[in-house]
Amino acid sequence: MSALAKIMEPRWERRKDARPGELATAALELFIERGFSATRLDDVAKRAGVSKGTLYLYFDSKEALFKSVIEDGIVSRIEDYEIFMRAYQGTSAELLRDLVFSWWSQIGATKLGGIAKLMMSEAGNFPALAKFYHDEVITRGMGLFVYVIERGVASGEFRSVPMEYLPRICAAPVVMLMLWRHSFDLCGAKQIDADVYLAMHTDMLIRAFKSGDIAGLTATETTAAASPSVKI
Amino acid sequence: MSALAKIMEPRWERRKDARPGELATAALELFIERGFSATRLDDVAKRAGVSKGTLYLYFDSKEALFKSVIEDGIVSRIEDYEIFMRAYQGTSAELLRDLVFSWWSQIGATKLGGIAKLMMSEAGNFPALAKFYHDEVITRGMGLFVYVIERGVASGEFRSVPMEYLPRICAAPVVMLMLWRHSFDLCGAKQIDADVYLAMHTDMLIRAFKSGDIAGLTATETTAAASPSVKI
DNA sequence: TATCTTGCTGACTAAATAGTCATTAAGAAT
DNA sequence: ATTCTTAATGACTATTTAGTCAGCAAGATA
Repeated sequence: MSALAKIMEPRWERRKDARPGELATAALELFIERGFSATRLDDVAKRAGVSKGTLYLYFDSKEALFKSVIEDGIVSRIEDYEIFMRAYQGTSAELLRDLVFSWWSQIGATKLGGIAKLMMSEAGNFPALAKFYHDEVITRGMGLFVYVIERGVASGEFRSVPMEYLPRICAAPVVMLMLWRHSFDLCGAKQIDADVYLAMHTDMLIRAFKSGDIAGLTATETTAAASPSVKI
Repeated sequence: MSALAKIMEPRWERRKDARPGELATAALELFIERGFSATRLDDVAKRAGVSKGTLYLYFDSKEALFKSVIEDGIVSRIEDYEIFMRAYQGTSAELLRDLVFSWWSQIGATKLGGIAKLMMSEAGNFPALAKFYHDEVITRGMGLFVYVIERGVASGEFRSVPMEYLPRICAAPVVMLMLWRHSFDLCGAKQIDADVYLAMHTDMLIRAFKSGDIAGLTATETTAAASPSVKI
């Protein structure tokens, strides 16, 4: 670029439509990395390539920006999963693996994974928003695991299991991987190979679901029966 | 208390030895609940029953307080576990269950569980401290699971498994329970019954470790061999 | 080209909070 | 009882940062 052209180009552009999205993206990145309180609005504006005044043209306050960013991030893709899963033709073991891997690639590995860490960090400061996230994302996400497990039990592929906490246990390693990416990965910890890790995890689950009688397990696990609500 | 006694009792006491601990406890609670940036030193002092000036008699700065609180919280109990485990006489399945349950009762359910959430939230703002926590707590904690698994494989109780990520997968549901207690539990989410949850988790693990050949698992899991470093 | 509308700026204000220190009084020493 | 030492105070300062707004200029309109 010539010196003249540099002088001639406008100091700023009008981009009314693009600003909110760019500001929200910048804000989300910083909120995830630093948390709500430690994020400076000047930094958000700078990262979005505008001044702080512009930020306030599109968002009423720092808190409004935060809520907007979270709520936009929760454009639930869960319905898509529910439709996909109901149409699934393969075994439940295959469905479980598909669920875990596609959840990772479409949610865990994206900015949505960062939102999980952010909400967990800020739950104490934004209880109402955390409750909303809990009900709309976590509970519905768990529902996907409920579906797979009940499907497997109903078809006889999996043994009968109590459902109260199993979905959480299935999800925990995947959620931990998300959290890890946005915390200890940032400070030099060796990065986890997601494919290997998730393959290991799903194989452990499938083994546990397919195992027969094993001596020495607790009464809870061996006697309680699932009550399938899924019709295959 | 009579009006006279009330007038007579000192407005404050000298308690040089007790102050640092009381301040650190108050600070830790607030840091866990609100995060570092959102915690006000006036609130810390108030909760510890002193003025802000007193806080600065014992800690150089807010950041020094934070580091002190974390480092004190990392008085590693892991050595005790290592000794206990090496002397263990029962099966590896029993040892695994013992490890999970005693980890929960002695670490997860205490303030140390809160530190995990705090470090995860603040990893981006205190990378050096996060690295320290990672090396001293997380890596060594994983080592406990490495020990149990290798012990079970060496004795023939567990099948041979690749070790790279299995300890993380075993720990993930326990860690998630810790994080949950300090995040979504605070905003009305139904509290998890730790005993039932952990029993379910350990049973799943033991089933997976004891399972024989299962069709349809990935090559990684079925062919890779563990290289036990533990002598039983 | 001249005019108008409005997206954008950045210096500004107000409020919050980390950090200081001269003063006070608890309680030990004499 | 008197004196002395120092733990503790709380009003203070300096700094940071959320939030404002009068003016500027991009670029649409005529």
